[in-house]
Amino acid sequence: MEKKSKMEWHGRFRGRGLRFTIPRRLILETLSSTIDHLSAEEIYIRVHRKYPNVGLTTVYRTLDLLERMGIISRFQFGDGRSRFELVQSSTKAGHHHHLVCTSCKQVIDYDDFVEEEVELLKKVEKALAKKHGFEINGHVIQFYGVCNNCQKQP
Amino acid sequence: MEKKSKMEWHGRFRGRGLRFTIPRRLILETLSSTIDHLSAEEIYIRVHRKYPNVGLTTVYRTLDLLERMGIISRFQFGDGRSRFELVQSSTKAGHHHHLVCTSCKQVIDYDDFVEEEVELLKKVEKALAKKHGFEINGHVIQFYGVCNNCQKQP
DNA sequence: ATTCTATTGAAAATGGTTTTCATTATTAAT
DNA sequence: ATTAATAATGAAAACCATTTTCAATAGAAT
Ligand SMILES: [Mn+2]
Ligand SMILES: [Mn+2]
Ligand SMILES: [Zn+2]
Ligand SMILES: [Zn+2]
Repeated sequence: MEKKSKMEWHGRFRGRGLRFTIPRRLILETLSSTIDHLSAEEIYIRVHRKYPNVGLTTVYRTLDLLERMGIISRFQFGDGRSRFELVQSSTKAGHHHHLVCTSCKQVIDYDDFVEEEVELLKKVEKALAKKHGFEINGHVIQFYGVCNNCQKQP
Repeated sequence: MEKKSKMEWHGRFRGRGLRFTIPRRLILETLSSTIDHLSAEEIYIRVHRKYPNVGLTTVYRTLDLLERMGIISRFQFGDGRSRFELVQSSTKAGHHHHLVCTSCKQVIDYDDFVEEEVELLKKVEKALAKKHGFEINGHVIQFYGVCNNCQKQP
């Protein structure tokens, strides 16, 4: 699962006239090997541990690029920083939504009822597209609450 | 609709040992008289026009307070600043969700299918509460797309 | 190995928001 | 109306995630 995805990625970059550099590979490997929703700085720290001459600026730039390429998704969970996740990963389910603890900020992926959610979303999208002339290309569904652990704490 | 809500608000503040000051009243009046989702700075500009010695700091502080009091809601639509809306207003519908143009950043309230949405949300909330022990107290549903007008522009 | 230029890292700049602190204004009691 | 207690304010500075600048570096096709 190393060589293969590496070449796949390489191809996607080269296809757009982009270079597949060490920082880009390391950032993709970092996102590939976690189920967490990492911030730019968290990614930077992990990459930096392996390869100390990668800068935070490059992490930001690469994340923007990967988002534009459709390889990662950006989320705002309310802690003031963007968080990122591989669009398709071997370590987590496909289309899913998020459950956020407003106290400890942990984020849980869930896919209970997603099919029903997606079905309803499609219906709403169609209605909104017609009614407002919008061309819809994305949605966000998030639940906020207090996790089991944080409910105990004062 | 002036004197009445003014006294209602006054009571809500005094009930918590808080004072009902001029900046607070002006900010509430500003939010009451628009259907837009204003940013702190936009609110500041409008308040400042009427009453030039109100500071931006106070606007931020007041918005935080009003959110904690449950009088306004805060949203992040992806333009890097928080936007606010009165929870219950005479100028707009009740429970609704949002449609955001990623190009011109306009936000449209919609309530088509909200009942179905809310019904499904309840079901999901219940499942998530049981499965993860979460105490859920809010949700976000947003659609992103390109508005009719922006589709024409290059 | 060479050339072309996309990419990089460091430092500075940006922009929304928060903190600090001395001053002011709201309120309840007088 | 005055007063006293203290919540609230405004200005300036600090904060912090992100972006911009720019000279140096390093992919990749030849
Ligand atoms: Mn996720
Ligand atoms: Mn709204
Ligand atoms: Zn928690
Ligand atoms: Zn638009």
